[in-house]
Amino acid sequence: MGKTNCSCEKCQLKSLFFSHVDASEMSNICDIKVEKQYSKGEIITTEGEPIREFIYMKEGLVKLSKTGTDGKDQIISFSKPFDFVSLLSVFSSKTYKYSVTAIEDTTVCILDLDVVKNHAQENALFAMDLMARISEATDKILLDNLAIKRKHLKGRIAHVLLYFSDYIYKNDEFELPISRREIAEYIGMTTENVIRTLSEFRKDKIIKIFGKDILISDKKRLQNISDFG
Amino acid sequence: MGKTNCSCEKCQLKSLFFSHVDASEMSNICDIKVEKQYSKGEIITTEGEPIREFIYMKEGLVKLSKTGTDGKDQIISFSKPFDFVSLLSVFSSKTYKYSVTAIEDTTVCILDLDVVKNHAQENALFAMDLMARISEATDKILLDNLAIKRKHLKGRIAHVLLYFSDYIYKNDEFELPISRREIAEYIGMTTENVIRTLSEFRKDKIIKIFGKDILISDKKRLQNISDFG
DNA sequence: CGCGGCTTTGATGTTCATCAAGTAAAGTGG
DNA sequence: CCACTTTACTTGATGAACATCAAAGCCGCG
Repeated sequence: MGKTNCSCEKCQLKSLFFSHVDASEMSNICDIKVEKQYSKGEIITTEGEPIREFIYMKEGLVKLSKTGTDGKDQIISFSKPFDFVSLLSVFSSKTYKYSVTAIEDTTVCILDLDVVKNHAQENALFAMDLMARISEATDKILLDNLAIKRKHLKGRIAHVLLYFSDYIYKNDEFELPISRREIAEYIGMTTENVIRTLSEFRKDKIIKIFGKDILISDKKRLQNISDFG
Repeated sequence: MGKTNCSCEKCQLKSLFFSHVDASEMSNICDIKVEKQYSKGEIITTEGEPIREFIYMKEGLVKLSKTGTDGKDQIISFSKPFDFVSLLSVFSSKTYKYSVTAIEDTTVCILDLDVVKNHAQENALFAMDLMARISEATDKILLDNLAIKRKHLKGRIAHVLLYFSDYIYKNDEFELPISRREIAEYIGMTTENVIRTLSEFRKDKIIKIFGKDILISDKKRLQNISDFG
């Protein structure tokens, strides 16, 4: 039996990779993967470049973004550990359609794309699992975008704060991993109005702000603003 | 050799289904599919209902939409022949996350979901092809949504008109398959402003309007508004 | 230390939603 | 088929939401 264990105890890709394989047939994913570290701010993949690798998030936080013809960026979504970062486009395009940038120190596992494709071709259940993960991820992005689209400025800001608090950090106090401008790029409003709204929340004692550190003091009200604003 | 021909000459699903199969192994997709007709306005699938079938568009035009908690609809995208309508969610969820409604008389081919899943499980190349189609479709939706988000009211309306003209009907004159309100639900603006903008385009001699019939008379200018508005 | 980027606040104007009111079109029941 | 109801469409007036412009403080970094 091949070794199926490596240092990555929680690796979900490993589970997917091996879950439907006869032990004797498989090569060890841990032997062929390359780990790579990125500091906050570093670009992981660039829009337009050829896709050669399959990227899997081990640690950290990244943003997916796209640059418009006018040079202005739009942030599409964020990815956290155990997401397949190169989800979008990997199986439908030869080049990246979006850029991925680390917004926290990030570790990714990199597999040669052909290895993953070959494995999927030889193992339909793995292909099915991948498909499910891709669908899930894109569904989440679409739903999130729709939710934001329904809301006004205040609701959108509340939404973003709750997103980081509830979904990413699972804590009422956290350090915003992105700038005010990036929040604006995500929700489709201007930087100034993002700042103004945060200040307003502060004045209304809904949150406390210390630079990038945010403390949500009245979550119920914030949730209310997110739901009805 | 099994029969691989049926009345659907252009069926791409059939091609996918059979492209990687040994002739002797395959069952005929044409024998197990059920064709179903929907008139303009009829609901094909409803948000929240269990997914039992794999739906493939043979003829017509549909909209994907979602109803918000406030009862207001949002239109996510449109699908035309040879799209897999149940793309989103099919492999990741037990229930539909979106509704699909015919906006033109529509014919779909319906396959039992388990049959498709089984075929994918036994045939990894088919699974890979499906994956590519799913990625492509969701990529297109995301890109379209980003493009719309970047634009103002006029740019969004121009975008929608060009979408139907260039992508759906491939003609400068066409009948709008959706109401003014539905355009509003798609671009995230109000019905009144959609109407006002269309009237303005008419006054500026960019388009001609006869009820639902639209004739684009100054495409270059419309393209310009879409690009920079 | 100075430069560029991020943040903040205020003033101003534009864009857009809302409200109102009326016409046209389309579906409904007698 | 006609009166009736509802839904779609249209235009105008008003105000709210938001973008833009301007100016200044702050912070990190070479």
